Amino acid sequence: MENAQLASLLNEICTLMELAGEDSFRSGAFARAARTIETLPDSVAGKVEAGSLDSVPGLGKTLKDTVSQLVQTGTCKQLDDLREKTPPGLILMLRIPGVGPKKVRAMHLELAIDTLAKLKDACESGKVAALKGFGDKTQAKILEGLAFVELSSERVRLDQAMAVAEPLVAAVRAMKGVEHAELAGSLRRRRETVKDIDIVATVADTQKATSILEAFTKLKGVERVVGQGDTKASVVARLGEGTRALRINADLRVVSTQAFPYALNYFTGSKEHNVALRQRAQALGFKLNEYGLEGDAGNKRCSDEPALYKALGLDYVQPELRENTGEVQAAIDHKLPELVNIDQVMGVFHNHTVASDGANTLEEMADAARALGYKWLGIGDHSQSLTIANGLSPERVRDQWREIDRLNKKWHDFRILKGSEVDILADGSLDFDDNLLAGFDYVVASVHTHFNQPREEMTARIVKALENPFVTMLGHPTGRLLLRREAYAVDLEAVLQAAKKHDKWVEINANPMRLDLDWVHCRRAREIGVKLVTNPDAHAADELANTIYGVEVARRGWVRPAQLANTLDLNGVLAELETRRKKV
DNA sequence: GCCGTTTTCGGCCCGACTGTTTTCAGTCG
Repeated sequence: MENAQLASLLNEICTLMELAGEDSFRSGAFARAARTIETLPDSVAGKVEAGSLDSVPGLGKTLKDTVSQLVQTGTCKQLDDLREKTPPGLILMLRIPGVGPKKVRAMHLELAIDTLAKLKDACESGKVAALKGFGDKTQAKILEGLAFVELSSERVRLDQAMAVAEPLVAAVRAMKGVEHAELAGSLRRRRETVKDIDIVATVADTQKATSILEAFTKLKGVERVVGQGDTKASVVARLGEGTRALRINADLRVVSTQAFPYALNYFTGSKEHNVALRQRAQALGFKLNEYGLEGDAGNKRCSDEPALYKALGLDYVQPELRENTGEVQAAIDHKLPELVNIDQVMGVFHNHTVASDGANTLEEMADAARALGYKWLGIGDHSQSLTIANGLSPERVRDQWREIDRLNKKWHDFRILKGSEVDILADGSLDFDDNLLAGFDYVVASVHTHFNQPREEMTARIVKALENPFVTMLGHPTGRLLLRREAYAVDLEAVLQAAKKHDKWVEINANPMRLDLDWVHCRRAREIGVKLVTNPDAHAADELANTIYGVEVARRGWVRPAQLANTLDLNGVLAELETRRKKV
């Protein structure tokens, strides 16, 4: 059993214990253990076998027993019992913003509500508001939240879908008779959330398609077969275990080798891009479909996708751009941008260490950054008022600076940069005074509190923060959590204009739960001339790798290498930050 | 449930906010 899987089961126990009304410190111990295990480099299953669980902090007698059982049997008595007495609907209810385990429990015990549908009925008939501790406003909020939950459950995040899709593609690729297998659909376009997984595979002999489709339906992780025909199979694939498991639809389409470029193109979409391509083909006297590009003089043979675009008189359009938002015309006019690439990222700014709420030390983060080939690494721990995240006091900031200076003596080709993720307070002032801010190499300013301010207030607050001369960039500009929390109300256009006016960078937070700024506004920022920067917001060394998700957002936003601050090399970033400091 | 010690119970990062109350519970980060 993988550590992640084990952690997921422990988290499930925690959630179920909370719903059962058990002591929060008790349930919290399971969640803490889950987090520890998630960030542990070596296998806990291996430790169980070797009898060395004692080396894992946070595991006492009970949790060691639980972990051993989970590793050995995939479940444990406690989990089985909890699952049996907890209707799955209660877990869904937890996804409603502002609803936690206590409220769910109260509604379950008092009103026998155990599904979203019953909850909706109870809200509409006013029963929820009558409960002790509830009221009209709570009831209205729950109704609002229900709509969101119902909507969001249809999609999963890119990273979650990738975790399911990549093993499936690899497995199909390894099947006998398969020549190519590629991800298609919105996953290939790297949309931030997706509805399903599309895979296109080719076989030299289409007679073999049936056996490949058959094998696909029997792959590990496939839970249910929805449909299976001669060229296509549709299944439900599962990620994770138990009540917290994620389910997503996955389609495999098998075509002949000859049809591959057309099929891949067709199934990559978007639908709107395809329509534009077909119109283009029509205008040139062709007919484009998933099997070929037919003209009066027969089929036009294309060996790959770039050849297909060329045959249509277009420059190659990268999958990330295929949203019919001007890319076809740009491809005709040879005006598509050269997109930024993950290999061009030299460093990232916004990361946390154990000093605030991260899991790894400065040195561990630096080592991980160097392993990724980065030339510099920015550390931006939280500021003092964010006590929940163990924000740094000015004294602790200075301690960290000394430690960074000490570490930086180790390398000649790599630097840790002194940064801070400073809270933008409710009135737009910053959580550290200018005196201290002046001592950082750079400052990320972010909103973490007072999410419910009116739009004008929030906009003014952020704009005011951007006016501070010591601020280098704006962190996660909208605060959204994909499928979980809407962005706070803010006039992004005004924020981007302010960023332009004051020469501030805007972050594409690369945490796959955020992807904030989104790609749409990236394009807008690019038009305005606002420089962007992507940061993994890593709270652990292995999260530095999330930078790829930010780069993909940038690509979807038509961002060129020079427009992303991460492409600056070590001398470049030092010079840039120095120039900015001198302007203050 | 874990941990540390003031060695076997009591504390567990906790402050702000909201909506509910009339002094506080629940949620969030």
